[in-house]
Amino acid sequence: MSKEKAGEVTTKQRLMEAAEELFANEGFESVSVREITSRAGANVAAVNYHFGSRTGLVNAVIERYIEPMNQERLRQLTALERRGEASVEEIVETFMRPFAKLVSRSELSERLFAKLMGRTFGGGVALLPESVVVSFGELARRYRKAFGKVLPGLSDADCYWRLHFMVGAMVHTLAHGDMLQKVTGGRCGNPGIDEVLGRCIRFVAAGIREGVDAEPAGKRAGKTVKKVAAKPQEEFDF
Amino acid sequence: MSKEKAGEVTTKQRLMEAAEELFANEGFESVSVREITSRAGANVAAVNYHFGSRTGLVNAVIERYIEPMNQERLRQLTALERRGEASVEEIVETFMRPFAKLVSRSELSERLFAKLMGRTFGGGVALLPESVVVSFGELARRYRKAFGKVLPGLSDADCYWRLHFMVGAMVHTLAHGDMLQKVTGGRCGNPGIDEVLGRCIRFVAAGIREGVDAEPAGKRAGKTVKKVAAKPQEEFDF
DNA sequence: GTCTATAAAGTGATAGAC
DNA sequence: GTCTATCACTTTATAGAC
Repeated sequence: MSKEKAGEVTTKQRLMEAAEELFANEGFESVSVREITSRAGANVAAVNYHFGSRTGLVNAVIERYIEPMNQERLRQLTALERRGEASVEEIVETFMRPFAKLVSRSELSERLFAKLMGRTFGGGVALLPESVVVSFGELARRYRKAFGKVLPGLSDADCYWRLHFMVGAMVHTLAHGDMLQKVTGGRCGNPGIDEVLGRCIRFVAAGIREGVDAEPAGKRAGKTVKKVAAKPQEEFDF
Repeated sequence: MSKEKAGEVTTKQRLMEAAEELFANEGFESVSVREITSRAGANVAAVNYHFGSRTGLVNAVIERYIEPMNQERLRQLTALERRGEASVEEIVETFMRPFAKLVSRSELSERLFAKLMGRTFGGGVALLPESVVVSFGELARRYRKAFGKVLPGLSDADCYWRLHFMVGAMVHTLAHGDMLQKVTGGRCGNPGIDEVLGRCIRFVAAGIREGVDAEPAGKRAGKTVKKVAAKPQEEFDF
């Protein structure tokens, strides 16, 4: 906190970088403080000095990316809506892609960074810092609002559950891409993260649209605005 | 292995039951042998005597359900196909529902059993016993074949990735249903597992069908466009 | 099959010298 | 800020009595 020159890599940073890699590869629970300090070339006491505790480091690692990522999601979603009526695919894309923009902040490879993001949710609510839960609450409300505009026939409960399925598909894809490779013996091809996310976006968009008739004409990248009769049956605190 | 009367509950069984509950609640990695033996009312050495090691117990717990569940899936899928041409929803259902039939084998509540199933995959490939990976390999080939019949335009790679997304949506739903409750503050309603799975099935079925039924050629932004006409370019060992 | 006792190593955390 | 040394446990696993 006190001394931090320009291009200098502090111990704190090195600890976080080492932790990210280990957490991505082995999960947040199965990495010891000693493994982290050892890989970071730091002293065993460094984690407790800089982060207060092991949990403090875990939270720092998670918050470092989740917050900026969620901000980027909101930014992209708002920008998208400003350009006119958005397609379901485009909205889903603003949720799925932003993680890719954050890769550059880390020393991790894209694949490893993807695993890290996936593991963040694969661990369950118990793992997540409260701030992250709150952040996702806001995000959920915001996306519910966005989908409500495009798919007026979609109920709140339906929308939230479909968002949940979306997160599941994404998390599993990011965290366990290797599982599919192993299970299929490579018959799923070996696409990069970008293409996989593209496939996932199309899959999810179809799921979200399912059974809801009222969507503007343009399915993809279409900007034809066609307002469907308003259906304000439900009122919420958006 | 030697003495096992009719209605008697052996130590081995009690150990597995205790382990299931703890694994479901806290994950496979974060439960110690002592917690298990203590809850089972058994001696600390019992796990090593009956299962060889902690890992042996984990594998036993996983295999106890995964194998019968996958068998039930295959059974239901085959039965479904015998009745005539199946819908995508029906095929997906044979994958998602069988877990519910297995609940009765356990002392766990349906919700807890669901969590256990979800955690089994949330842990990644590394956690899974080799036999389970093999079993899922067969399952993937079988389902690919089933979907190939109903959706001839679906390529191998597309189908396998969509199956992967399906597993992700299902696993996340089963393991982390509480996450959605917390994040939305209850605005997703409080449906039982049956209804949630129903929603998930419709969501997934739409995703699997995407771009295959409706439109001959995918109109996505830039990447691979799959052909709908017969394409025997690839040959696999089905 | 079940028990105690114990091994051998690992865990997060901290006091205090530098 | 960084280090060593150490505390106070916990971990899995096992040898050997019963």
